[in-house]
Amino acid sequence: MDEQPRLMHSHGVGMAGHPGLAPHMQDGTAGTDGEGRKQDIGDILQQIMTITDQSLDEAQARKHALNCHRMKPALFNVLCEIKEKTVLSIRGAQEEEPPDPQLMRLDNMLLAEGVAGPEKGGGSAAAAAAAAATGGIGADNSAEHSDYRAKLSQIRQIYHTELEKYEQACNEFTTHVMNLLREQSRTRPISPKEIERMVSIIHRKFSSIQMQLKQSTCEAVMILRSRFLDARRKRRNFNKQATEILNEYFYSHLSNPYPSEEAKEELAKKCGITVSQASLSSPLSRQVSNWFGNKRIRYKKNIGKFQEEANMYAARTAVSATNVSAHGSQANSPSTPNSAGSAGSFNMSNSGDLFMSVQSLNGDSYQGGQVGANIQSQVDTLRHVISQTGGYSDSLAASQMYSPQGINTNGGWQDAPTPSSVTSPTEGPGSVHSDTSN
DNA sequence: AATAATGATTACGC
DNA sequence: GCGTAATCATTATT
Repeated sequence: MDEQPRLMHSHGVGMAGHPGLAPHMQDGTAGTDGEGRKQDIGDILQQIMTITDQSLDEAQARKHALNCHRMKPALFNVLCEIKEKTVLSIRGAQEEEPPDPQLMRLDNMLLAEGVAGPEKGGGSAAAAAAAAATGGIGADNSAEHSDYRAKLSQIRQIYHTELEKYEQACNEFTTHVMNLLREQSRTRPISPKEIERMVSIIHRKFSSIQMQLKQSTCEAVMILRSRFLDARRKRRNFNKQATEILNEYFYSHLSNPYPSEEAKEELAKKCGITVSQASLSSPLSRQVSNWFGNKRIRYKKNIGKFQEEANMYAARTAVSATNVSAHGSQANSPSTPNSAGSAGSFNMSNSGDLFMSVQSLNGDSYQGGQVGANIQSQVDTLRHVISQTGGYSDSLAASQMYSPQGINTNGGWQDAPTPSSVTSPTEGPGSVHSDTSN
């Protein structure tokens, strides 16, 4: 390091062309005779052999000398330029990558879930917001909520530490490589552009690792959410009043228990299904739909089991109907629209069971073939019962009225030919709202 | 603790 | 999108 004079000297020689090499390169062109070549080769070998003989200091000195040569920068510049024009330009085309949509999606989700957001305060707030938005977890189960939040923040913490680790590693590696390249740029032509490129490559690699981290984090969050927010896991039974209302509607529309969207909303409102029971994935109206879906299928599956219930509700609606009509000062109401619908027909796949159940419950023996034709008589019976009892009808009478019919064995609730039934069930005050709110 | 009841979800067809 | 049928997972009941 300190022998400047010697360096100067040696580098002068070196740059002029290798002492032995340059000459014969020029000489042995035409290949005059093998003699000269042989000697050249010998020369080279000799030189190679002597390289190892050189002391380390000497080698370093030479290197340094080369580095300091005044022509060197220019030469390297040219070489770099050439390199740029060849290899780099070929690869340069695919250089700029558009921001990976997948990564963007993950980022967005993490942000939305409050995992990637700002530190604690905002993060948990975001988490709460996300939870509230998605699950609508009411105030009643705050314990679960906090549990959820705790787990989420755990995930969040892991995510952040991992991310930091990766970032750090990336930086370390990048600086290392950069140093290396910079150092090498003294001995071989490396343009700053190339270094830049290398850095970007490294970053890309690391970002793909980060994406994996984000991916798995997202998965974890999703699992957490599905565990905590899945309504199925935290289902609450409807309260008594709600089921009454629903049942009432169901049995008074037995012929066609498919409430319209409006009716559903009305029912949902009436049932007062609490907010805690409604989730975003299954809003109130959907709960009603679920209920009716379940009810229909379960009723159909086993009518016998529901017979009593049917009777009960039928009787009730019958009573209410009479009350209404009595109020209207019309003793013998002509059409009894409300309950007429309930005598409707629906089709079942297992008609045998149905028939049996009807038989056993009624004590009346119906002929299978003519069951479908009994609607009118049932309506009559209903009317009769209403006018006669005027109050609680016995289960027997009711069961007669509400035993299902119209066995078509093709499954499904075919709309019955019931004449005037499509009106609302419990007429009461103002069933015709036609509000169209929302 | 078994078992029934029940609300919600899923798969599939229309 | 809605309906059915099957199924799941929880809650109520025995």
